[in-house]
Amino acid sequence: MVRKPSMGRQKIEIKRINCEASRQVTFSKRRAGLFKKASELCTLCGAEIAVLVFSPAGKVFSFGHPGVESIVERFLTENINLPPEAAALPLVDAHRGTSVRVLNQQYTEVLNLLETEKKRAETLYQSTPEAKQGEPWWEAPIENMGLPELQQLKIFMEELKKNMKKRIDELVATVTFPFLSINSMGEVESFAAARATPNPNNSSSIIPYGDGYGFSFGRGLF
Amino acid sequence: MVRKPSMGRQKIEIKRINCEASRQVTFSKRRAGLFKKASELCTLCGAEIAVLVFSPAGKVFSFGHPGVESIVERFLTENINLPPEAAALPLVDAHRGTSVRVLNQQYTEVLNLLETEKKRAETLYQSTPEAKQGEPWWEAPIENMGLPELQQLKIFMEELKKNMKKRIDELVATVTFPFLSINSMGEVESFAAARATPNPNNSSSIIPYGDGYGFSFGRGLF
DNA sequence: AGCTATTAATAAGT
DNA sequence: TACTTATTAATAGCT
Repeated sequence: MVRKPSMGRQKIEIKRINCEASRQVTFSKRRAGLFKKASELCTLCGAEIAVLVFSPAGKVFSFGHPGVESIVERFLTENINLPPEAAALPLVDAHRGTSVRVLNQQYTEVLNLLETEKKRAETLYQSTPEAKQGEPWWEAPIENMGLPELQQLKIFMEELKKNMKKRIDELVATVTFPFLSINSMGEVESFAAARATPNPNNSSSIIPYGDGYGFSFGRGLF
Repeated sequence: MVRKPSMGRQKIEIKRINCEASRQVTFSKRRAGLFKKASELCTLCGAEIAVLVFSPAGKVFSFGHPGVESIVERFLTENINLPPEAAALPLVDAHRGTSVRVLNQQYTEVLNLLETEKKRAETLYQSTPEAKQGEPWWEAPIENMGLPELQQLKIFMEELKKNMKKRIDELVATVTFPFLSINSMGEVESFAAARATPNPNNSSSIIPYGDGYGFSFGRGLF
C-alpha cells in the first residue's frame, strides 16, 4: 500500500476566506467545533450557554443549553434593564459603581465593531463605487465633504438625536422598575432574574426596548 | 539548569469538574477559547455570531459580532416569522439601494462608536466656551446650532474619527483577539441575581454533546 | 498570570 | 459530505 502523503493541517491567516467552497466547508467544520466547545463548557463547568450563528446567506444555526430560547430570554430579561444603568457616565454620574460586567460587555462590543470597521476599510478599499476611498461617508474628513454629504450628515445626526431622545425617555421609565435595585456596591440586583416568566407568545414582547438595539446613552450626554 | 518537566496537557473526561478552583480556571480559559473560536468563524466565513454565557454563579459573558443585541434581536425576529423590516429603522434615504440589514448594522456600529467616544465628547464639551448649564450642545436641534456649535460638532466628528482609527491601529498592531482584554479592565463584580435555578450541581446527567442540547438549523443553504 | 507536554481541532487532500 | 493525516491550536496540570 502506498501511503497517503497529506499536507496535513496548514496554518491559515484569520481573514475572510475568498474561495467560496473552502469558506463553506470551513464554516461547517468550525461551526460544529464551536458548538462542541460550547457544550463541553456547559458540561465541565455547569455553565448555561446559547450560541446563535447566522451564515452569510442568512441561515440560522443555534446551540443552547439548557435551551436556546431560555438562555436568550434570560439574557434579554437582564439586559433590558441593565444598559440604562450602565449608560451613566462616571463624570456626571452618581451611579459610579455601575455593573462592571455590563461595561465589559459594551466594551467588548465596541472592540468587535472596531475590528469590523478595520475589515471594512480593507475590503472596501478596492471596491469603491463612489469617489471616496472606500470609507463610510461619515468617516471621511468633514473638510472634504460636499454639500450633499453635509446634508447627509445633518440628516443622520438628526436621526441619531431623535433615537437617542427616545432612548432617554425609555431610560427614565425603566429606572423606576420596582424589581431592580442598586446595592451599596453599585451593582444591579435583579429580582426579576428569577425566571418565572415563560416564553412570551406575543410578538410585542419580542422587542425588548425601543428599536431593539443595545445602544445605551448616558443621561449626561446626548 | 534543571528542566521543568510539566505533565503537560492531560486528557480529561467531559463531565462536571468537581474541584471548585479547577472549574473556575477551566471556565475562564475555555470561555476565552470559545469567544476566540466564534470571532474566528466570523472573520473567516463572514458569519454573524452571538454567544451568551451564564456562569454557574449567574454572571453573564457575551460575545457578539457585529453586536450581541443585534444578533439576538435578529434571532428572535426571524424565529417568530416576522419580516426583518419590522425592526428596521427608517434611515436616510440616500442609502436607498442598500439592504435594510446592512443599514441597521452600520447604524448600530456608528452609534456604538459614538458611545465609545463619549468621554472624549465630554472633554470637548468642557472646552466649549458657550457651554450652557442645561443641555449639552449636541442635544439641541441642528437647525438651532450656531457657528460655534457647528464647529464643535465638526471637532467632535473629527476627534471621533481620529480616535477610532487610532484604536483600530492598536488592534491591528496588537493581538488579533482583543476580546480577552476585557478581563484586564477589571472584571471584578458579583452579580447578585436571585435565581431559582432548578439545576443542582449533580454531575450524574452527563449529556454527550448532541443529545440533550438544543440544536436548531434553519432552512435554506449554508 | 506564565509555562510545556499533550490532546484536540482542523486544513488539505481523497 | 465523510474520512484521513499532518500540523497547528487549545489547554490541563503546575508554578
